[in-house]
Amino acid sequence: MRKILNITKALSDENRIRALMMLQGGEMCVCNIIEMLDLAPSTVSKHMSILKQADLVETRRDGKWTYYRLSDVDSNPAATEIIQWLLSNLEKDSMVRKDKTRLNKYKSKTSTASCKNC
Amino acid sequence: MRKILNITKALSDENRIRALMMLQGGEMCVCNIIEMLDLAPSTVSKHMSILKQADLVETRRDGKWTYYRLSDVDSNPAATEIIQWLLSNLEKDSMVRKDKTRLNKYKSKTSTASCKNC
DNA sequence: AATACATTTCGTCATATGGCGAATTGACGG
DNA sequence: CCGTCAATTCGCCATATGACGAAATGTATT
Repeated sequence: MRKILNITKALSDENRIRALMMLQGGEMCVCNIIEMLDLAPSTVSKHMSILKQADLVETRRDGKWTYYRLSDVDSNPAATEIIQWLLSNLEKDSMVRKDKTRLNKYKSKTSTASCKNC
Repeated sequence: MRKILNITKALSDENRIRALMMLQGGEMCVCNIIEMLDLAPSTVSKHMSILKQADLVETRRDGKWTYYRLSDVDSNPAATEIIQWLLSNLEKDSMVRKDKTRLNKYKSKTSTASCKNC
């Protein structure tokens, strides 16, 4: 029950859902998530730690930067299922679509090797 | 997004999840849910109204009694999907199992025609 | 080792949420 | 038209949550 509540509580905030939907396009550096959500770094860090606590995302460190990505299917089936549910029910959502467009523009301006935006 | 957030927020409380899982066994009178959750009537009423707001449950009035049931598949596919997800991930949960056992004992003591427990 | 930068942790504040009891509403049955 | 009972709404309180800035941490780079 605790595990499920961790997931549903993690999903009960709009900014965290937006972050998850953006991660559909691949891993992101924290600084990019901060810019996309337009929130204070400390706030975004907290959000991401809640998503991580719920096993919805995983992290990778590269030098000064931390990258977040959606959790592996194998590592957490329940998480993958519910993210799929979110995706199918939010693909037409205006905010999610705007985020996606904005994110693509953002990505095209930068190399993918490491975070050049920070 | 609002619709999805209504659902995830509704599911971010243990007692509401317990109520939903109990409704898997069929509709229930509010007074039975109150007894099962062991909370004040006003509290349970609030919980059920949140689940209803999220379109996760529907109501039926019969005289003085109000019965709650899981929403129809057709009326709300998203709700049905997520309830299915909950069910498959909580079927082994100790609290949910205890509730189910207790609920069955409860039901066997009473007629199903109308609420005889109140 | 000292500085610079990305991220996290901590402390604080305003608001949201979950709980209860009291008061209200709605539906019988006298 | 009352009294009764189920359920809901309302008002209140304690705790949880989301936001921020300041301070701490970790990782290059000089």
